[in-house]
Amino acid sequence: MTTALSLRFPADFHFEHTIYSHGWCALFPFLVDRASGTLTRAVGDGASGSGVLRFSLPSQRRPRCELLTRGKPSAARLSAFASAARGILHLDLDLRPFHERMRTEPATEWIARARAGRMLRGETFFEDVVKMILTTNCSWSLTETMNARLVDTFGAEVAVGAKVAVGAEASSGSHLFPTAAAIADSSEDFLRREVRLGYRAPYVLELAHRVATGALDIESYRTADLSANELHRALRDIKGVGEYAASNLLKLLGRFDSLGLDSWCRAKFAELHNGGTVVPDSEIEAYYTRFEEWKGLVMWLDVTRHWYAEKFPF
DNA sequence: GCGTCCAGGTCTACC
DNA sequence: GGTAGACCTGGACGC
Repeated sequence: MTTALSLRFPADFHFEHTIYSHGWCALFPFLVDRASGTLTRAVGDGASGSGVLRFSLPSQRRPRCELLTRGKPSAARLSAFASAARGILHLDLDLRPFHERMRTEPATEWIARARAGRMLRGETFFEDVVKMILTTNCSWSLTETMNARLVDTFGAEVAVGAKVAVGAEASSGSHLFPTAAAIADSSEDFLRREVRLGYRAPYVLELAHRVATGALDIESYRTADLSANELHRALRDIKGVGEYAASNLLKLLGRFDSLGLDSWCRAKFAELHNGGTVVPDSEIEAYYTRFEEWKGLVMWLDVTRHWYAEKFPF
């Protein structure tokens, strides 16, 4: 059955600019339908408390949010699904100070006008960390492939009695992102040989073990009253999470004071600001330093500005 | 075909 | 603390 979820959206919310904010919408269990402007994904615990969230236009400011489930969800489950939806769209992030700052310069005024800056997140922070590890040192297409195999192999299937997706996407699109316990129950050899994670396999397995056993309460990072530096240190303590990954994970926690440069950002910065010649990271850092606690977000929006003017690549 | 390079990096050993 | 080298995969490219 389909149930409408009532979510409170911030005044500066923009649906498409959130779901296309970075590559997560192209990674299962997210599914985007560009033609209809719809984002869907399976959420829940893998049992009766599972369903599919469907966000859709017509309104960019207040998109429709529906829940597809096999039976009627209890009030408690509805509340849990609404909470998941809020987390995925990061609705609790207050971007008003950011947009106020962006309006103070002609070069960044477009960001406030576009209501850009909110980033799509996984259902759990565990999902975000695993996906970030899968982006390291490989092409984007390989990230998509590894993630799809991971979801297919370990993600519980969610049946809601309605068609969620068609064609090749139907399978992974109706699976949950794997739990830490499901991955921890595997082996490094299996993750290398079957899921083909390569040298990332021991990193993902160790993370899954730590989370599944309770040794690492990674979900608390989303609400922890820790400084950005403390969170950064905690993230760097995860094997496979280096400077790039930690900084970009901080962005998904609403902390934007580090850049999180990768080769793509460096090349894009060079193209935009230095005639195509790559510059040292220190020069990129200096360029954005005036934006202080927002510099990581300003950098990301600067190098992806053409997406907003032309076409989102996902 | 086949070899090489490298892509949305990170870790470890060594200095 | 700084740096070189190893590390999986798979697509692009040159031959």
